[in-house]
Amino acid sequence: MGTDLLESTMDETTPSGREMDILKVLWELGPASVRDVCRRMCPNHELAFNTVQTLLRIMDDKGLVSHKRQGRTFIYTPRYSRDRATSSFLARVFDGAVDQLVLSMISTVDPGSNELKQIEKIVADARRRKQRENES
Amino acid sequence: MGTDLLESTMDETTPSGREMDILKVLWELGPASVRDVCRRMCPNHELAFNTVQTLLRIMDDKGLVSHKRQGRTFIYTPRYSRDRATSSFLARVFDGAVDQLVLSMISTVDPGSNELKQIEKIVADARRRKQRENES
DNA sequence: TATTTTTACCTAAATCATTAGGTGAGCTTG
DNA sequence: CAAGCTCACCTAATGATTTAGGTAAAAATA
Repeated sequence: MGTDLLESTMDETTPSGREMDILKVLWELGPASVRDVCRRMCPNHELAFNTVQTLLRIMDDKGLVSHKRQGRTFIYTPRYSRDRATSSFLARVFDGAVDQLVLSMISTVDPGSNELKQIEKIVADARRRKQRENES
Repeated sequence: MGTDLLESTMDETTPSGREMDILKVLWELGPASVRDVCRRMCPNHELAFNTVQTLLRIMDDKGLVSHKRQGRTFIYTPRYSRDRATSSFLARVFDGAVDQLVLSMISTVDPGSNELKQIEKIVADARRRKQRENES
């Protein structure tokens, strides 16, 4: 407890704000071209095509996405998953304390009874799976 | 569903990596001076005193922390909470879908049965509180 | 075939993040 | 009181992020 306050999370490649916007589009669309991403993300040309293209090239360099050719056009695939974002956030903000994150989540969002019931079920299911797994 | 993919999260002031390091120290210590933060964060002078000081001044400008004088020295207080970080992350990455975050959390961390049991209890407690609250 | 559109690729500028040196004012202690 | 320390404040350099313009080649279209 209470050590390693520096460099604990600084090294890893964390997507910037815009990069996250693009990742969200790719998570939704799956493999997509620059034009696809552009259309989905900014139907009213808030960002120029070239801007999105440059962003994707940089993200490719960083390993956040990968690409394959399809004829002339590049098809980009996300390499950075939601799970990785979660894991990184959990480490960064809560030092890995899952229960703390759950508490924070509940107090922040203040979900209704039904929603809470659903969450409870998700956790219970996971626990049952885990138990079966341990019995083998 | 499926709109506003741009600017949804770009406007809000999200702490950068180093800023988060400093916030974590302030969350732990509560109101603290530059020196306090410095000592806690880098006991072996990985960062210069001035660096931490500059960071805190900038964070003050952004509203991530605030300060009051105590004699000659500034005492800084965190204004950005863990809950706010959670809320922002939830919106940014999961578009506010709590259950999705819970799922992701579980599949990423892969907690043991006991830990899962504890999480289940946290959620169950919250649900019971919620129900009592609804019956009044 | 001439024109327009689409594309990858190159370049660059503005802003923000990160780091830290220097200065002078106020305290501390010999 | 003088030498040293601590502090707020100013300044700056380096690097990352964010944005987009230009170019030339390929493809579509007129």
